[in-house]
Amino acid sequence: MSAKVGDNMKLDERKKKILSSVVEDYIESAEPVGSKTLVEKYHLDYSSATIRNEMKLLEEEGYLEQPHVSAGRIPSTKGYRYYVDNLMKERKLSMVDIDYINNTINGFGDTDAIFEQIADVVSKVLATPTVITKNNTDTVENIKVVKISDKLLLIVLMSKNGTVKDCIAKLTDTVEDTVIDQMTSILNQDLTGTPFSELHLALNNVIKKDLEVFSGAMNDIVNSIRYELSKDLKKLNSGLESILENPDFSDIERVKNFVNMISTQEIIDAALQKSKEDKLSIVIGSENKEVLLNDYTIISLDIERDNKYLGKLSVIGPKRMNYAKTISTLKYIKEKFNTTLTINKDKDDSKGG
Amino acid sequence: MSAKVGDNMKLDERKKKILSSVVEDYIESAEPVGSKTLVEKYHLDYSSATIRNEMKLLEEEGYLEQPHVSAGRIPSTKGYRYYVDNLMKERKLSMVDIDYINNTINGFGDTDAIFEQIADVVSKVLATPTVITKNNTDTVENIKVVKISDKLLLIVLMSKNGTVKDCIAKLTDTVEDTVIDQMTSILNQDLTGTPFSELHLALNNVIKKDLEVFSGAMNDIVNSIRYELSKDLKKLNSGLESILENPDFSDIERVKNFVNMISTQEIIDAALQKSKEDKLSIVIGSENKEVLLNDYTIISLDIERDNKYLGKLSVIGPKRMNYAKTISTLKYIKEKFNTTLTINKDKDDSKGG
DNA sequence: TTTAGCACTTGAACCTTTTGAGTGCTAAAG
DNA sequence: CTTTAGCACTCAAAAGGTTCAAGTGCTAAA
Repeated sequence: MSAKVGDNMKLDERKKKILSSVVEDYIESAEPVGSKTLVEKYHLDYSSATIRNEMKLLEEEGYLEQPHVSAGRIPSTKGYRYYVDNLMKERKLSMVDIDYINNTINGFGDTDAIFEQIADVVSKVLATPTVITKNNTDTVENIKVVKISDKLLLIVLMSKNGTVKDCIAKLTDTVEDTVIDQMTSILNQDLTGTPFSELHLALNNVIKKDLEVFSGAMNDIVNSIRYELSKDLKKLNSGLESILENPDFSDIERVKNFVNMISTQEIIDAALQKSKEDKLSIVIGSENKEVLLNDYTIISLDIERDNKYLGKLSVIGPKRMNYAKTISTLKYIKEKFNTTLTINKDKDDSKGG
Repeated sequence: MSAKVGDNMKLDERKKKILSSVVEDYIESAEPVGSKTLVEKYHLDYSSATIRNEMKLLEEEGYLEQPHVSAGRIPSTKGYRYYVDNLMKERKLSMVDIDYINNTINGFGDTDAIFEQIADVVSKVLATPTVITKNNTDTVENIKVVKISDKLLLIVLMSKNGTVKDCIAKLTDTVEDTVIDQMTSILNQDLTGTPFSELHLALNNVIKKDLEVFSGAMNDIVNSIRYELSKDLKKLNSGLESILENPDFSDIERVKNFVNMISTQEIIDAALQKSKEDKLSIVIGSENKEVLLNDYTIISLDIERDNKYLGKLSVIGPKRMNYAKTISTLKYIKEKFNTTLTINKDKDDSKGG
């Protein structure tokens, strides 16, 4: 994440040019890039032998990798990182994309609608496999458990911002009223103050206490909360058709892994927690602690309205993604969204909320 | 669909046994079934040569197919159909499945919630690739178009049952107020009385008139309605992980086709329209007019509440699906849902609606 | 420092061969 | 007339071998 200065700065202009060409060609072609390709396609004024020597050095320093000895080079995580931090040029979006974005984002509606708008745009414009998840940083303020009948409980989660979520838990066995009180207090103890986006993880802790003390009843409650949350956190994986077009996913095993991964809430949660520091965060390949994510890159964007942090919009794709386009697009969308907000606010305040 | 008596009735007991064994083995193994397998695994008291002769006849009559001459047989559409209509035994669900269904379906909530409950159960229990779509038979009663600003229109769709849908259309060009009136009247003319589930198709007709008369403005409106509808008709394709596990989809091309197909609203609409006659309809392989669906089977179930038809729940999977389990499960879920409804109604009427 | 030249490596593509599951037919047995 | 053993035959899939081309690293000369 943080650039190691003494190391990275060693790259001279030629090495930079080579590295950036390798990254860009590989992003485009998905094939390892050889010295000859570089000379011809990127007009480097050296012979292929020279490029080979340089590439070997770049490999020794960890910027490039070689799938096997008679193949070209592909960027390593370190290579991508250096490219993103130092070499990449943000690029103008195409008129088509700009049009599409301008016509879709209008900033009307509640938080959900806004996320849907943005998510829709992102997945349409970035035809590369994309998954959008949103984070809800609103925190749990209070949990009420109301007994409806012997085996039915109504669980009400009240948030700090005033929204209310409720769900019905169906118990496998009846429980005493005192047990319900106990559970309610445990739930409040463990969950109050937790952002909704981290609730999944927090619920794990609650479950640990279940069988010791509550013989399964807590599990029933937690599951119904989970189910309710899942509706809400629903990732809009509309990029699925594009996933399958992408050469990275020509192998069915990788498709399986990817689909399973993005369906696993815990993995996504963990990945997003990591990237909280800045407004646009990029976690490339093995920078991610979660091993299953080591071949993927996550780029996240914070969405705000009226200076209030609404949540996070994340794009997950293969490490070999078009960084320049993805980042430029995300930035443009955010900017557009902010402008639209202001305009709407000025001219039609009643519609804004 | 309707059994041709003179033809189908020719099958004697032995042929029936053989056909049913082929279907069941193929459903289980996804491999063409040979005569030896049948003798050994299904204890048919004849030699493999006899079975071969019978299979040849079954093939000549169109119940079986042979991928190539040195392979076993697989059921044809006609074979599956005969199996489903005459040979298949509905089977008891496993306790696990029954438990899951019983614990999930509670009948609480509005139509959307009910569909989500049922869809969730169906896709979890029928681990075979499953897509659930719901149909909304509520019809359009009236459409209002309100001008918000020069290029923004608010479209309001009122339904016969009293629900209201609205969306905002962003125009590419400004239009005269008289044009808005014209468009409103066209919309009402063409769409009033249309069930929401068929709105997609009906909108096509509206679009045809667009460029002739309205120079694109109608298109903007239709697109925004489409978008609004898509939120609503959202198929819950939670069976995706299982799709990939299924041997039918070991070829990435088939996965692509399948995903594209189920993402195409028109195909699904067309398929579902066909199956309106009975309560549980089954359309197998080439029985479906849409060529893209010829390798798939669609099983649909009508969902009702208080004698009112709420819509249709459909399972789409490869022709080689577990018919017995799918059908038994759908029937059980429906029954369970109806019972739950009655109980809830009796004991807690205020919650039911 | 650069580069031409060359021996070397290796995955991919293309053939060929082998294997084995499964068939259809024939002729004999029941 | 029905059933079955036996056998020649077919063909997809697996296994093995060869060729091809892309790309490398190294050496020696410019």
